[in-house]
Amino acid sequence: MLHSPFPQTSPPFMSDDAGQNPYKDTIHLPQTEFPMRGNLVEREPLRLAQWEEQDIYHRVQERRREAGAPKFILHDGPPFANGDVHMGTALNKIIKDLVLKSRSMAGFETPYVPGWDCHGLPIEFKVVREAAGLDAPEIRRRCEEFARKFIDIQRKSFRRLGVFGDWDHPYLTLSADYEAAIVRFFATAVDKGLVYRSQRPVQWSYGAKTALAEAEVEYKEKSSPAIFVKFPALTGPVKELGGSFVIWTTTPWTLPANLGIMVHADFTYVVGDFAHADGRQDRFVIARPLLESFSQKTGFILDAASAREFSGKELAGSLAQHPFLDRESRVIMAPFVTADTGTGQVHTAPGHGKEDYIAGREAGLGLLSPVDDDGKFTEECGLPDLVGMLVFDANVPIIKLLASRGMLVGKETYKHDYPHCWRSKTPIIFRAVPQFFLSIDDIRAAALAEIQNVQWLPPWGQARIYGTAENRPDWCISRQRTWGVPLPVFLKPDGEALVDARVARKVADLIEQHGTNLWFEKSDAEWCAMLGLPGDLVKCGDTLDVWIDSGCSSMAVTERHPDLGAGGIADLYIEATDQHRGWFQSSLMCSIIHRDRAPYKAVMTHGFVTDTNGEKLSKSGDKPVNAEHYVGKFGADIVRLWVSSVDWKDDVPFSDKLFQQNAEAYRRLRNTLRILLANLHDYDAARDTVPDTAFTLVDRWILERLHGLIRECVEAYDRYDFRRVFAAVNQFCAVDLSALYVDITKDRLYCDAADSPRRRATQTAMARILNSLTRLLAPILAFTAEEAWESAGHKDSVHLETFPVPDPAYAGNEATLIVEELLNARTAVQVEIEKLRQAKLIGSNLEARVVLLAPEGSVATPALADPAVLEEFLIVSDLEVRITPGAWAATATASERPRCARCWRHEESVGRNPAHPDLCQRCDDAVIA
RNA sequence: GGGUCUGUAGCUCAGUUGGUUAGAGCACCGCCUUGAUAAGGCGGGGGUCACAGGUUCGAGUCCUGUCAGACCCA
Repeated sequence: MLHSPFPQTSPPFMSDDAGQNPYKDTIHLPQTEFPMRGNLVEREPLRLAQWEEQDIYHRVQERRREAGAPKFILHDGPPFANGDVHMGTALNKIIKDLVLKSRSMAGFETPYVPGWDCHGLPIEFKVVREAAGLDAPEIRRRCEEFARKFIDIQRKSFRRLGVFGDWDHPYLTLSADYEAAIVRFFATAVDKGLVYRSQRPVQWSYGAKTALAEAEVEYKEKSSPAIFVKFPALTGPVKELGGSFVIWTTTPWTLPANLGIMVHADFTYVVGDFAHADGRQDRFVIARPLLESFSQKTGFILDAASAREFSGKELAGSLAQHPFLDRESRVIMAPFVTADTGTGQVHTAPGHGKEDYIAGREAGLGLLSPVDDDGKFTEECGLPDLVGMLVFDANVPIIKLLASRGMLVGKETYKHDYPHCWRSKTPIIFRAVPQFFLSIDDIRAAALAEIQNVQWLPPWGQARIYGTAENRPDWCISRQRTWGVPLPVFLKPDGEALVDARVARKVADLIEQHGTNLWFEKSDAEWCAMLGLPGDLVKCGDTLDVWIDSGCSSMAVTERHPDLGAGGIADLYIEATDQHRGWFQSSLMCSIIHRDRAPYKAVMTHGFVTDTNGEKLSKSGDKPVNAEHYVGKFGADIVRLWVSSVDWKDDVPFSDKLFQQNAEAYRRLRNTLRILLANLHDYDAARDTVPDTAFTLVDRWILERLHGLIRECVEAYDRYDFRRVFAAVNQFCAVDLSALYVDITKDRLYCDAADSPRRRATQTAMARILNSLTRLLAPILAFTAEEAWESAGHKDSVHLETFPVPDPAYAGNEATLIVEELLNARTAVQVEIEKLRQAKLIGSNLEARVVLLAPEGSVATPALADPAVLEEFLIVSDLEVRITPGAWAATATASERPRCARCWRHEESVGRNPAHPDLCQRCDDAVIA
């Protein structure tokens, strides 16, 4: 030994040896290569590479196909190829993957063809904002490049999450065959007479310069000037009394297009003298129920003595003077008028509102829409000063004009939720422009009938989509945009549209061969020539609403993809709940038109990701919402575990804390798998498996519990109730295995002779548990289950397996009833031992002497016959059992027996063999063996 | 404002056809263990079941209303 400069100090490696158990080498401690820490962030990518290399997705499909498995078709709703994958998108894809992996393990062939929605405003808007003045083909080239870039980004993220699918061959709505399918769908709709062109008010985004679909509108709070405006009567009973009609509006800029005043036929209207504190006096018409609020808001008080009453019916047909234009406004009846706000008389501009349009059309008012694509007034507005001004900027001058002419009766600021463009974030205006529509009325009944044939998950989804399908107006399918599928329509010199199914089909054929850019690159004349049309036609510049694109996926994908082969009808669609009015509905309508049937047998909706207060993530500050952030911090399996732990039917809470919590749960699951693996290190199934008759009480009990767990999990997977699986497995691992079974059987596993029957019995049970548990976890912990499966010695992927089948031999609860009774004894004993421990009289359970009072006649009584059984169960070494009337009770003191140096149990038998004076009988035998 | 939902311990969730002191896991506190050890065990504290009424012998569980949150619509 070298001379030490510190002679008093022992080398550190010596000090440890002092307390070292000399028999340590003779006990069978757990051994495994399966690491305690998952290191998911580094390890998962390696597993992904392995999966890729062996083409796991296709191998799983082939395996099922070979087995003649029935198909289960989940049709993927295409996310927009725009932006990174955030938690909501990750949630959606993982739920889909949990469904697919669990259906696959339930014995189905589950082909999954992911897709992307590539056209549309979100992308074009970004491209155009970066470079103005590009021609259409160039815009489209850049849009495609943009879309493909994000497809790659998103695909990488989805794969990283462990989602299995045909990622190398996704469906893209920009592909030529998909686009052709869309145009052919349009042709079908034309054949069925569902397409028409009409000038009517549409939701117009002046920021994006296009009409918007219902689903492209979002509601935000906005404050608007709300004004009361008088329209002096020119004819009728009000004229005879010298009074004026009064309307209330939050959009003063629509007044130049005013052509009428709606009243409700059954309302009672008061005509009388009103006086204002500032001295103004006037004679107004106000609906009776709104008198009070009118006075409150305008300051005009009715002189009750002057009041005369008329019904709406009596006022209808009167003419009134427009407040600032040389025009008459007609009083008409309409059912839309309410007594909530205003005056009971509704300013009607048929070019600027849906209800205005309907009422105006019935009354023959005509239509004015003096606003251009940019949302600015045209000359038609009749106010030269306002021409070229953004309509919202015109509110103030119009109000001033009204005031100067004495037509402004009152003014307030009104806060309301107002529709905004989802892209440009500008407020929507209603504006009448020629658009193409798809008639919903003609297919509504069929759609509503089909809704009732579909299974909705959760069930209330049916009411939601039924409501929206019942009320939705005709579908405005034209967009004044470039990045989309062209509307295959030509305009004649007189402006009339040529809408022809045969022409559309020819366009589809050409597009399928050459791509849709052909539409934009070839001139009008060239197209006319190619299609055999008169040379004086011009292409319609519009594109189709993108909701037509994705709505056609059942034709372009489900019906045509060789792996799906489902006749266009999928077993399941899964998207967030907002898609009730979005993709679920567009898909339904398109499918009805195409094949008179819904494209899905079942539809599952999940909630949105919110913070733990239930508020939208976007509302709760700027925490990271990119999935990548959490995958990079915790690993994909933790993200998957989070998804499995929450209730997808409702909004899904999300926070850092929740992730930490799930990481904790993960560790428990992982360590349970690990201890099972480690305890099986010397177990060879072929050699060491025991017959069922060799199982002891606790073995039979845990196998009964396993039976229950398998049943519960398989049933829960069948209902897509993943959190039930999560909770059941969690409970099984934390309580049944970790706290009880593994703890109880440690002594026999570690200290018995290697071949002791009860030791092999427990290993046999643990092997079964490990095998089942791994398969049950595989859909959720896709990576970790694979790792454990591999560590257990399997040569191929766990994802090729099916779910475990419950062993009918353990369907009963004989052992469970006994163990549950013994758990009462355990509680009584633990409470007593805990007192000793807190008093520092003993440390471990094995140091205690326990006297247990057992009730007579309990189901557990037979199990008490052999004290060794109960000693093992309670993990005590010095136990006396007394059968007594009454409940379980116990007393505990420090044991006075000698301690076995090997197993640490306090046993009377210690020292019987002089060769090993510090060993108990069992250990002596084991060491000799 | 209308439609569809949700509201049980700090967090995620269980709570069967209304019936004894409302459960689990995680988190928290105390103790033990160093032979699952960046693990494991034991014990403990913590909930007026959003709020207010009502039905009932009895309600987290049924009814009405209020409040809060989500999605959709106006």
